[in-house]
Amino acid sequence: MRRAVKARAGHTSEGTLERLEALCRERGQRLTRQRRAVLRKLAAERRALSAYELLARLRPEDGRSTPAGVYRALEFLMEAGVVHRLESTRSFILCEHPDAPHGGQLLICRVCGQVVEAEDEPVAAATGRLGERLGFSLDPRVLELTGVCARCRARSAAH
Amino acid sequence: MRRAVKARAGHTSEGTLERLEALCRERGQRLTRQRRAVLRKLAAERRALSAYELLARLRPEDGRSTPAGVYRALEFLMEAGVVHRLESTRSFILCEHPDAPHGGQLLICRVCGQVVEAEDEPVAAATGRLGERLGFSLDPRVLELTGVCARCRARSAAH
DNA sequence: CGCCGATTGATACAATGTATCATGTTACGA
DNA sequence: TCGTAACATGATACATTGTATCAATCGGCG
Repeated sequence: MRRAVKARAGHTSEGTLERLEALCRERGQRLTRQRRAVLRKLAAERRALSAYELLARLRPEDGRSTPAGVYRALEFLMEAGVVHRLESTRSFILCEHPDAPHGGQLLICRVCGQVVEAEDEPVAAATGRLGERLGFSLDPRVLELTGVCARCRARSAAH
Repeated sequence: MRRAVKARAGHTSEGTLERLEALCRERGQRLTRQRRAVLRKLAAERRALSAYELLARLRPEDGRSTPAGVYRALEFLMEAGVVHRLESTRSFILCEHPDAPHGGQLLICRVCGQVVEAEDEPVAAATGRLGERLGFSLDPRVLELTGVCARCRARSAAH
């Protein structure tokens, strides 16, 4: 029997579905079976999945899934702000804070792949000021920070 | 006749070649013709180039360049710390501060592609503290920030 | 020269992402 | 209920980005 793990595993935060339904109403779009399926697969992971990993998980349930279909679902979910793309690993992960308006930060453990999402004000403020100083109006994009998480560090210290 | 443009265009900073030569001595490697060629092409641009754009620029001079060769040269230059990879655009750019030890920030204009490199202490400090707070020891990786530069903003404001 | 490690060339292929067009599906109004 | 227009998917093909492998070559040094 496993201990409960924090936020991400196994479910979608309440905000997510609401947000998606609102967006659909607003724009005349639809929260289809395929989009729900992609969302569900992402919600079942604590780490990010590549589009083709997602495809492999979808195929058993729906043999007609295609790369294009997966990418289209992901695009929809990203526009809705409930999924992030990790550029550094070319993969996708469920957003833990779908209601936060500003871009947050993602800390990615390069050993175990775990991703922790943060909304750190000091970081946001510092990058904002840097942008101003250099004349850039920065997109509120999510910042990716890679490193080693506490657990993996402990494990490697213990040999 | 064109006005001089800041740092990046047309030349390699003094630190770069020194650093490469030192690294080669240290590790028994060589600063070969091909590696110099890739460096030169990157030095001629203010924006980042994809590996295949580089390849296209190298082919006229050396018809035997291959993707693998370009990637190998880039890998060498990145290990030496004189070239950065922009994950968000899958492209490569010359480093303006080859001597700065810590990871800096790259501000990328999503309109014109211009890249400005910064070494901002407040940003570095804020991300470092965030990492500590969440138990991550962060890699000194370069941070990518996308947005719109002052010039492109002005241009689009004027219609 | 002849060896040795570093580097390159050549080829093939893997992984990631898109374009296009025909076909389904759904909401909504006549 | 039926038609229809917008939204979404399926199928196919292809573009882009990145690697693996192995033989050939280069450059310095005894």
